[in-house]
Amino acid sequence: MTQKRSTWQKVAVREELGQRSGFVSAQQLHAEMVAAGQKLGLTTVYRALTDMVESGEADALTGSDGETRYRICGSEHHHHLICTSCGKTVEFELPGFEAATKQLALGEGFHEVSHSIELFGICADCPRG
Amino acid sequence: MTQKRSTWQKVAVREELGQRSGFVSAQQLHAEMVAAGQKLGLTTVYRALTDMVESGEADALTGSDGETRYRICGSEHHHHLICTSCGKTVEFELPGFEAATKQLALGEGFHEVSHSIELFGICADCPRG
DNA sequence: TTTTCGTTTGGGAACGATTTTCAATAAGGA
DNA sequence: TCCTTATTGAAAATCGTTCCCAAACGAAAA
Repeated sequence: MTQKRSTWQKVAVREELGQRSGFVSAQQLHAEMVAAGQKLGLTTVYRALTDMVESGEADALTGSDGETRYRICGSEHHHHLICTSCGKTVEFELPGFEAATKQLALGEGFHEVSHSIELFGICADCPRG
Repeated sequence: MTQKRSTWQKVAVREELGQRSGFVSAQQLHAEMVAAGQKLGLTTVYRALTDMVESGEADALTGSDGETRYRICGSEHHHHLICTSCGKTVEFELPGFEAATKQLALGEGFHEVSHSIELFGICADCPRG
C-alpha cells in the first residue's frame, strides 16, 4: 500500500501556509516561497496542498474566478468569514443552523446532504471599499 | 452610451435556460443548442449568460471544479438546494439566518457583508449514491 | 553504511474553461 | 433604405490546474 513520505517540500508548504491568517492560492504561495529562496516546483505545491485538504489539515475554497485558495484549519466543522480585500479569515460555527438546513433538505426529499456557507466582507483593517 | 440590442441568439439562450430546472454550464447549454439545430457560437452563449447574471435574470455558481453553472432565477434574495447528481434545484429562504450572520460579521468589525449559502445533496429522483 | 525499492519531485506539455481579438454581420433609428 | 454601432463567431490567447516521466530521494532492509 502507498504510504506517505515526509519531504522538506511538504513541510515547507505546511509551514508557509500555517504562517498565514487567510486564504492563499497555490500560485501565490509558490511564488512567495520561490521569492524567499526555496526552490520547489509549482506542481509540488499543488500536490502538498491537495494532500493537506484530503487529510483535513486545510480548507480549500474555489472562488468565482475559478481559482482555488487554501488555508490551515482545525478539524471541527466550521465556516468562514472572509475579508475580500486582504483575505483575513475568521472561523465560526452555527450550532442551530446546521440542523435547520439539514431538516429543510430532507424535507425536500434530498439525502446525503452537505452545505457550503461562507460570509464575505471587508475587515476593520482594510480601509473603505 | 452603449445600449443593448436584441438578437435571436440572446433570446434563444434565455429560452433554453428558462426551460431547465437546475444549473447548467455554458458549454452544456451551447452543446445542446447546437445539437438541437441552433447555430450559434460558444462565445455568444457565454456573453448572453453573463448579461443575464448582470441584469439579475440568472444566478451563477462556480463549483469546486472551476466550472461556472447558470440558472434562471427570481430577483428576490434566495438560496439553493442543489442535486449534485442531476442538477435539479430548489430555492429557499432563511429569514432569521440572514440577520444573524450579518450581526456576526459586523461584530467582528467587518462591513459590506454578503454571504454564500448553498445546500447540496441527492434528490429523490436520483437513485442511490 | 550501502543497497534496494518504491515514492516524490519538477519542468514542460497537455487540458479545459473562459476571454480576447477582430473582421464580417445585423439591429434599429434617421 | 442608409448609416452607425453593437453583436457575432472562429480562432488564438489566457490562466489555473493536472498529467507525464525520467531523475532524485526517503526509508527500511542487508
